[in-house]
Formats: sequence, structure tokens, C-alpha cells
Amino acid sequence: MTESANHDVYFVPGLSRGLRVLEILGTAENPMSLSEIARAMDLSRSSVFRLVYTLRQMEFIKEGEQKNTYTLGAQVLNLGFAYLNNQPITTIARPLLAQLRDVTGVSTHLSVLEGHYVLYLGSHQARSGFVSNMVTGTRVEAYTTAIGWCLLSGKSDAELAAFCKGLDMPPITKHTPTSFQALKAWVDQMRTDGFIVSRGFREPGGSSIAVPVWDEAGKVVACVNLSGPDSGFDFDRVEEVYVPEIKATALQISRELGYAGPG
Amino acid sequence: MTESANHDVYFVPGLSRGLRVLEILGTAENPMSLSEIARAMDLSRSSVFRLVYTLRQMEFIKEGEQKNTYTLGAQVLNLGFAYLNNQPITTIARPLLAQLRDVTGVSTHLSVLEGHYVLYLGSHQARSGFVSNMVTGTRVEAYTTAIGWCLLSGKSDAELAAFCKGLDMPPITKHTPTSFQALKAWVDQMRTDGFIVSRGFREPGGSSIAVPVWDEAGKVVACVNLSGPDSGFDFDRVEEVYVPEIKATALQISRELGYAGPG
DNA sequence: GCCAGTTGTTTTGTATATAAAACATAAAAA
DNA sequence: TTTTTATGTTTTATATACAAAACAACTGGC
Repeated sequence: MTESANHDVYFVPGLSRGLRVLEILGTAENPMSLSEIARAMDLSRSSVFRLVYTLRQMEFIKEGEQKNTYTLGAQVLNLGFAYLNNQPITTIARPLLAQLRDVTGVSTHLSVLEGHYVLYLGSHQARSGFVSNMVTGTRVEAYTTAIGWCLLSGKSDAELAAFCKGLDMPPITKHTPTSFQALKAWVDQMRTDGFIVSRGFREPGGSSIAVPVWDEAGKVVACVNLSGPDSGFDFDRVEEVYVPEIKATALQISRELGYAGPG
Repeated sequence: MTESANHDVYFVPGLSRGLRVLEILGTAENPMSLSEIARAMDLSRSSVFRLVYTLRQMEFIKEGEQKNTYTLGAQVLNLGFAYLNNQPITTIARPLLAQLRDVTGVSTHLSVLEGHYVLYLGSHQARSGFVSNMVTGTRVEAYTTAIGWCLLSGKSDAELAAFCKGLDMPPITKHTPTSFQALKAWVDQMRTDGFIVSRGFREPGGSSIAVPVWDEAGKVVACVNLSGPDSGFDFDRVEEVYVPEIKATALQISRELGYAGPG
């Protein structure tokens, strides 16, 4: 992230800086002026001028309402959705997740592991009641949620240890694992049960059920989950209805990915 | 788009090329090798090597399944959703569109005008029946759809003429306007009625109802629409139920944007 | 085995992207 | 008003990003 560390021979500063301009405009909630960007990046105005000039010509940024201010342009949306569409799993899963939502009446989500984070690729919100604030593109620290443990269940113990190495794990709730051993305990439970039910593990009052999706090599590549506020969950139905339904959906997605193993 | 035309003094080639790498990887359906990218861009391998090196360090691209191949990285998703979140209208509209979907039982969409295209910012799909393939990020030529005419209804005739200038308008269906005059006729109808009903104007068998959203300056900034296959539409209810409901939703969004004009 | 073609990587002289400084304009302060 | 401060833009000497060429590693064909 820090640019000053990148003194590699092959580094292209113009590109790196331009992308940082986009990131900064993305996190800012208001359009920024050229000088503001320059200050935020600790770069000369003349350099930022050229970056902005280039980005504007490529329509990756556009002028804000005020003159001489800039926001992200629609072009970046194209890239974002190109990314999603390049993940074949999203198009496979979309109708199946909608179906699962309709059958259960609970919000459904598809997510993958990206580095140390759970990345939500798609959601179908419940028709009524409170809806989850997890929308496509959201990121959550994997070690803090049942969905994360589900996604980690495909890793070997060695890989899991590597995953934890250098990761500091502050607790979010009293259920949060704060060490490799604690995390492994959750992951082990997931491995043996084949699913995991979270009751307020990450958000007090919020529950979810997570199940893994496998690819043709038998690897865990994604996670399907139901989630919502406790009030929207019928806990009597969890084991008999929800779990079989979500497992069936996850298996169908896995099958369409080429998974040939057991359900 | 073509790079060779950009010999401006202020242009930053490294940035422009890097973004083109992302665009190319976005449109490719398979991960690409360094050499493939170089050929697609008509650039030396050594230059692409440096671009790829930089993009990889910034996690804007990542290695594909095969070695020495690359795909878009999750970082571009961040940018895409940062763009969406920077559009305050999306967060305002989301719950209202979901509500409208529930009331009418038909898929609802929010869209804006981006250049000559209608850009879909958000959708809530119908619970049953066929669902529209319009998902967030989709683009459609504005002149071809009722939604486009709705978004254009805020422009003056002069602006509309400028919009048409240099735009070639091949017909998609027999309803497609192929000239400024024909387009203006549709837009005029939209202006007087305050809504527009499309029956197969763009897609045979597909219908939609579109209504504009205004901002605090009274400008048309977005369009709310219901759409679905004819089979899912109850045409008897259009004028009495659908139109009032969608108008109410659009007005509420407009109000939350600060619009103070008449409904 | 050999050879030819293709790939990713490294080197290097030179064209050029760059940041400081100068400039122009506008807004704020005195 | 004049002065000061901040902003976007242009210039320019210099540091450096670049493309060609050379290289190493791999591939497929014979």
C-alpha cells in the first residue's frame, strides 16, 4: 500500500498513483478537488494534475457538481462487474440463491475468501422483516464470522496456521476466536458437521447458517449462507428445514461447478 | 479509447495502459498470459511485464488458475462499489424499490443516464416468474428503451438534439426511434404523461413502466421502472395500480433528494 | 537427440515523464 | 482598496520510465 516502499525496478509509478487516486476518491464521501487529492496522496499538484487529466480522459473519473472537483466515473463500475462476471460461480448461483430465499423466507448470500476477508459476491434479501446490510462487495474479517470458518474449513491445518500467522485477532464478540487454537476449534466443528449455525457470533441478535461449496477438484471455493435477525429465524426449523435446504442449494451449485464428490 | 491519439503533454501513459490492461482482462472470459495481453494491446512484452507487475502488487489483478495467467483482482470490486456508494441515490432508493417490488410483485429497477447509455444502479427482482436480466452495472443504449426516453425527458430540445448529434441509431425493434424527430416524439409523450408504458418496445414480450426521479434542483437524475415479461404484467392494473404506486415511490425518492416541486 | 518458436525476465541507451518552480487567476483577509 | 493565501495550469531541467535487444527457460515438432 505505502508507495515509498516500492522502489522496485519494474514498478510503474504513474499507474500506481493513478489507482491510488481512484481509491482515495472511492473512500471519500464527497467529490475532491485536485489540491485535496494532492494533499491526501502527499504528492505535488502538478503530478496529480496529470493523473487527473489522464483519468478524466479515460472516464474513470468525472467532474463533481462543483467545478474543479472529481468523483469516480461509471467506468470503474464496468471493471467491478467484469470481475463479478468473470467469477462463473456468481451466474451459476444467482437463481439458486433466489430460490433458496423464496423457500426459506430468509436472506441468502454467496461469499468467497479473499485474503483474510470474506467477500460477498451476491445476496438475495428477505422479502420482509429486517434485511441484512451485507451487500455485494462487502468485506468482513474471516476469523470473526461463521461464514469465514466455513470458508476456512477447506484448508489443511498447516494452511490454517499460515493463515493465522501475523494476523492479529481482536475479539468482536465473546465468541470470536482470538488464537489459532480457538479458530481451529470452530473450523473443526464445521468440518465434522458440514454446516455451522451462528447465533450472535458476530453480531448480537443476528444469526446465520453457513454451508460450503466445492469445485470440481473438491476444494471449498465459496460459502452459501442464510442470515437474518434472530426474530426472523425459526430456530425449531433449523435442523429439519433450513439445513437440508441450504445444503441442497450448495450441492447443486457445487455440481454445476463440476463437483463429483458426495453430498 | 484509442491510445495513439493521446499525445497530449499531460498524458500519463503508464496509467492509461494499466487501466487498459484491466479493461482487457475484464472483457476476456479467461485468464490471460502476459504475451496475450501484450498482443491485445499491441505493446511490447517488456512494457506489459512492468504494468502487470505493478497491478499485481496493488492486487488489482491476481494470478489465474494456470501459472503465468492473470485475472481481475477483488480490488476492482472495491472501486465499483465505492462508485455505487458514492451515488447517494442508491442507498436512498434501495428500501423503497424493495417495497415497490413487494407491493406490485414485479421487478423494480433504478437507473441513470451515463453518456448515451442507461446505467442500471440497482434492481429488486420479482419473487416469482421470469426475472429480468437487467442487473446492476448493465448498460443499454438510451435511445432504444422507454427508460432511456424517461431519463431524456429532463433535457431541453436543444440538449436532446445535441444528444442525437453524431449518434447512429439503428433500430432494435419496429418501435425504435431512428431519428431525432422520432426520439423527440417519444420523449414528448413522456413529458406530457409523466410516465411511459413500454410493451415490447425494446424486447418482444417484455414490458415496463418508467417514471422519472428529480433532484432538489428539479432536474431528472434517475428513473424508477417496473419491468417483466408480459405474462407477469396485469395490464388492467397498469393505470390504476402500477402507475400510482411507481409514481409514489419515485416521488418519495425525489423528496429525499430534496426535490420540492409538485408530484 | 536437435532445432525453431514462444514464453517470462533482465539489461541498457535514450526518449520522456516528472516535480520544482514560475505563472495566472481567484478567493479571502486586512 | 491592497495584500495574502490558495488554487489550477504551464514551463523546463533532470531523473527515470521505456522499448529494443539480449537472455534464459520452456515447449512442441521432427
